[in-house]
Amino acid sequence: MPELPEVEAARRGIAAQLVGRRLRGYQLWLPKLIVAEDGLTLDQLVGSRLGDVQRHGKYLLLVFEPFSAVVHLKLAGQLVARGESIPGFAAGHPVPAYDAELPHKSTHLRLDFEPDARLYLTDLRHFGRVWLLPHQAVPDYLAGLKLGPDVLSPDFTLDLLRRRLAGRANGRLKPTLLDQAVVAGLGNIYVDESLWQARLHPERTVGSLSEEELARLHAGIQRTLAYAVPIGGARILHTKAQPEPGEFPFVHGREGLPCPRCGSTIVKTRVNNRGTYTCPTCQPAPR
DNA sequence: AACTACTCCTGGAGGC
DNA sequence: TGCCTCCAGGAGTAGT
Repeated sequence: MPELPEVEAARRGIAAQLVGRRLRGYQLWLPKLIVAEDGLTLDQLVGSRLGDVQRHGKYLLLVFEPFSAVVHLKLAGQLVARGESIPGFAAGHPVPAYDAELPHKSTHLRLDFEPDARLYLTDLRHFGRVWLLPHQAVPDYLAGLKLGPDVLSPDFTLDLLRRRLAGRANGRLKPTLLDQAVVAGLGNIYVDESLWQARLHPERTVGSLSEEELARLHAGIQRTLAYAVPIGGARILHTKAQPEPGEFPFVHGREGLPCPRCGSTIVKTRVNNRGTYTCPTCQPAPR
């Protein structure tokens, strides 16, 4: 997804509006969306209750009574819930628009919960997947993903970040932070925002950071999440406009516009072949 | 360890 | 309107 804030928005929406409800049925338009082991099928979930929803980095875990489903929205997945009996929510990639009529040509799965709640999974790039797993297989599956600590966890302290970066002194900041095995949850946008917050260039090496800079990096990640998570993320892209007064400043997607902090012109480069936005003044390039 | 290239796909945006 | 190119919020694999 969509990165941590968007996945967390989905988790919260599902937890508040769908957990505890029984699945009445479903419609699947893109069969390859579902990856099942041991002969599991969505048919076997019909009539069972959604017992819990969890998030691990950018992975979502739906715990039904018979077995579980792991959801990853990859680059362009979106989850939208609607129904007369629920307020509804939308999370994930904001294109197509959250309020688009559903289903549409990029809608691949609809889960029908009692009495009338519908959860739509949309993914215009077809990269997202839903894995069906027996309950007992879930711990091994999650362990196999080798995810680092979740950046939203209270355990994600400065000291933990320091330990996660240990041994990666030669790695550049952006690729290292994008590696979900180091820390889980950050993606291309929120890494850019965190590094801008911390006034660190994405191509600085981990080992070049002073203790003070490391603390800034940790604080920058925290500050970015503290803004993005409550609003469900997704808002800080697809706008070229300058931030409104009082709005959280951001740089991703704002090439050629003034840095919200110093007014220098935001530049776009490529780091690891990912579009990367920085302020040349606030984030001085290494040598 | 760390980097690059390539892969899975479609559609939105912008140039002409 | 159409055609073209570029680009994209992830992550696995293979090769150097």
